[in-house]
Amino acid sequence: MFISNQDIAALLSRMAVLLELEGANVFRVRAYQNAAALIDKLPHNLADSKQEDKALTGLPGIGKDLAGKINEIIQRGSFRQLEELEARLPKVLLELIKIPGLGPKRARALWDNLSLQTVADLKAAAGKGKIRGLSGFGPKLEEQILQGIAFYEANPLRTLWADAENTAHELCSYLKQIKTVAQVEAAGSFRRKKETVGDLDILAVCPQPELVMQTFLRHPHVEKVISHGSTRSSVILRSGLQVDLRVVLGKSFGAALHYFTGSQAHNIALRKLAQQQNLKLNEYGVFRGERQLAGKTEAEVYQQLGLPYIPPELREMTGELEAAAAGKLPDLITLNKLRGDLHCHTSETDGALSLEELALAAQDLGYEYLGITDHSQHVTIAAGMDEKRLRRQLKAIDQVNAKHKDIVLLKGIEVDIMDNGKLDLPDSVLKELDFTVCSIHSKFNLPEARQTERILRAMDNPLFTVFGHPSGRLIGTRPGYAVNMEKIVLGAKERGCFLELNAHPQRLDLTEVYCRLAKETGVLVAISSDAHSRQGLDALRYGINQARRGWLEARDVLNTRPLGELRKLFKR
DNA sequence: GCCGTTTTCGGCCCGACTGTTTTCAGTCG
Repeated sequence: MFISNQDIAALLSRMAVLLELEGANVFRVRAYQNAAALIDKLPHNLADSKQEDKALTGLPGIGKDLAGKINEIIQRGSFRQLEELEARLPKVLLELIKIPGLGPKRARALWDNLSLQTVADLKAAAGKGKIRGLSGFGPKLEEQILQGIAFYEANPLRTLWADAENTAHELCSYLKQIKTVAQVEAAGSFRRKKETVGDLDILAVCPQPELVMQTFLRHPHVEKVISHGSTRSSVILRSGLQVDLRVVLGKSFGAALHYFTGSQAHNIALRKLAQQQNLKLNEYGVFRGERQLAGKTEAEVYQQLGLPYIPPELREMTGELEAAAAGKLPDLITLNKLRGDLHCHTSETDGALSLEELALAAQDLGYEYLGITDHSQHVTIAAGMDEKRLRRQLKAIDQVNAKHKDIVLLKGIEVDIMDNGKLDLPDSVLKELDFTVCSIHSKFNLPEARQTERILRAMDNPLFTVFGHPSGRLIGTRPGYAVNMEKIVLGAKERGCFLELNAHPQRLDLTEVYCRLAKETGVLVAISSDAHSRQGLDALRYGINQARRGWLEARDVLNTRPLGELRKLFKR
């Protein structure tokens, strides 16, 4: 039985939910939540290296008790208390708390009083007016529950960051039109550049909060107002996305931006840090007693607490506070540090642009080089190239390179890794290329050990340069194949290969956890667009978002290197 | 359930908004 860190995290997280439903101490619940969040982000598989309790209790927030439970999960896939709790509590409660407006207390009260089996039962009860009579409930809550169920049934998925960005820009520029609005910024997980966002948090500075609120609620995309106060309102847009707006005064902007950006765990830790210094941190500022010491800017807030500014992408409680205190925060990579792109497709296979059109587009973007990597023959659905067509393309590349001196096209290919670990084209032709991107497009369902072995065998070939979209996942659509990424990162280090961070907004493949592991291991990451069109080239900035969340600096990234150095690195 | 340069017990971040209440609990972020 293979237990991933994500499996362990999911079980601990489930325990937290069940304990909440039981009315357990909130701090006990939080202990499970914290442990789950921590383990979810660990790069090393806990199940792989047989963990002594001692090693586990070395992790912050994991004591003797949790260590024991984690070991039990690793050994047998679950733990006794969880199973007992699951047996005791009905499954429907777990569904009920997914309905907005229903937390553990209300869910429990409804279940106790209405003998519910399903969410549909609750809907029926609400429809018949059976909820309003219950103690603590009234007609408005009954209506709220009905609407919550409708929202629950619509089952809105988390929104891709790239999609949320459009909405964020639209709403921010809309609010900026108000003359007295000095600043508007989208905060939350959006500002932390998470792969997906659950809702959008927008912060505005204005001395007339009511005016901002009224304008916001009148936006044509607002479908429903959930709450509306003098400094804070929540709405649901027609797209299904929830947006929270908060209005503050300029002197609190930094503190509010910090609070609204999160993550929640980072906020909690920082507020604790403030307490230790006899200070109070809230969304209005840093205070000693009644006196505000900081709050206008985020930098000021951190400074008051004795820390350097921590970029939003790092605020996930994965060591950023320790790094900040030690003056060891990374100098995160920015888009302008990239000198080129190492993964794109032309109309020779499934791209939209010809070789020359793509070259000109890259030249317009100011790139020094562009790696041409069309598909290999095995990907028939994308019209993958055989040896003959590839050789023809190489000649075409020579011609474009001769004609356009401001951009260098690199000869590459996205070559399939076959299920036996061989590459899809013979070495004799791959040898003529500058580099290869080697990817998996078939046999996703091999067991972990075989999938990992397949990739390592492929990497044994000295013509293997970059491992393309390493997990194969599509966010929200398809999980990745089972692969031991630790072994892959190590394997790449030993063989002189590189890992791709595929920047397509639905891939973002490597995850931040393995970006960081690659960095620590000393494996360079190629941030590549996988463009199939002119617009596709712009995806690099999404890759930069992800790379920053993975603590990557310019020196950790392959395509920040000038062409000459790049060519040397390609030679293994 | 975790944790400790005041602590091995008694704390654990802090505030806005809503609805049901007559002063506060629940939810959310």
